[in-house]
Amino acid sequence: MLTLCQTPDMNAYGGVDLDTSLGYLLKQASSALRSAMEAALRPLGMSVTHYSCLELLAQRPGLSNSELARGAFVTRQSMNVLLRALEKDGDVTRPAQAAVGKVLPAHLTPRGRRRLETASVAVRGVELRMLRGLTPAMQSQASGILRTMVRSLSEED
Amino acid sequence: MLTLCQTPDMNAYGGVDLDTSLGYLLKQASSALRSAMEAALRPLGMSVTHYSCLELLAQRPGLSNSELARGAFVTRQSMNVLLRALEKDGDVTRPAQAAVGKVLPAHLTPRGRRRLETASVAVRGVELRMLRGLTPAMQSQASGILRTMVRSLSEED
DNA sequence: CTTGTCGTGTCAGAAGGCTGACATGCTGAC
DNA sequence: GTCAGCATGTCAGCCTTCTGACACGACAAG
Repeated sequence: MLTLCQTPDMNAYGGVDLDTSLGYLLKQASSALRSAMEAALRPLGMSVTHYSCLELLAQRPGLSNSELARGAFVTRQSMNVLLRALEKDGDVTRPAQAAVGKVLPAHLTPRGRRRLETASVAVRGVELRMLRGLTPAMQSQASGILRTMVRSLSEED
Repeated sequence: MLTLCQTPDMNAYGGVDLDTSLGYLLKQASSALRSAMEAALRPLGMSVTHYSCLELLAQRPGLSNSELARGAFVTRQSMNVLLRALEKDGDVTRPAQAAVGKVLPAHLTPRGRRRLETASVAVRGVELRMLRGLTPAMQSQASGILRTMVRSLSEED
């Protein structure tokens, strides 16, 4: 990896080795995936967070702003502006007032569902491309490993 | 995963399943790693991109702005403003004029090396925490799988 | 009942990254 | 030699996301 410079010229610095580091590799893979998704979604005038929000709402109707934010890995504030835009575009509906507490459950409109439909095939294409070259067994291993990493990182010690 | 809503309420939508999707899992792991690194680097007044740039320069002295950008997964423009700030802080040196072409090779100053040193132990701690629970064999598998994913995604077809 | 804590939605400001664009300097094809 | 293509550094503007802060409602402990 990192075929950037022809002269490794390793000095005595013993820091995190980028060529070996799983963290760096994870960042690289994530960056590649994000780029590919952005490229696939751009023709549809949709961003990745955009799509994530719609997909979340399709599978978990009635999610609140904060829940959507956690699911899309952004802050409540960011999701709030996105949700407002989606509402303005008519892809999402939220009650004007909370039935209970302050939570405003969001739902997809038929238009939002249609837009998600087209976006979903594009994203599925990217995911398929990412997974080709991986046997089902490898995919299963990757899933377990990533889950373990997430768990370890979210433990506070 | 995604313990956000107690009512799955699965409708007939057959899109990308977030609970199974390796892409979603990858994003989640990357997000967790980034958060942990930000938390570890914040006390040092350093951002992740900040640190990435320094680490890159320590292992590959003389990298140019564009090469650093590719290595840190940001655009040339973003790396340019960061590099300028690092130069102003005295962590990085760049020649005023290019020896050949327009490429300006960057180098760490002793001060930059010291700052990297402290940041590196913090980051190494995060990576160690991420990796605990993973056998060396699993780490090796993960490395191979992630590399395969990156390769598949960067192929244009 | 009161109080403290937590989660939520939202506003305002700031920081970081990105796209678009330009001039410059290599490199290879003709 | 010339010219097209490509990569680089840099400027300008925009957009997304983040941090900080506030008020409100739910909930449990006292």
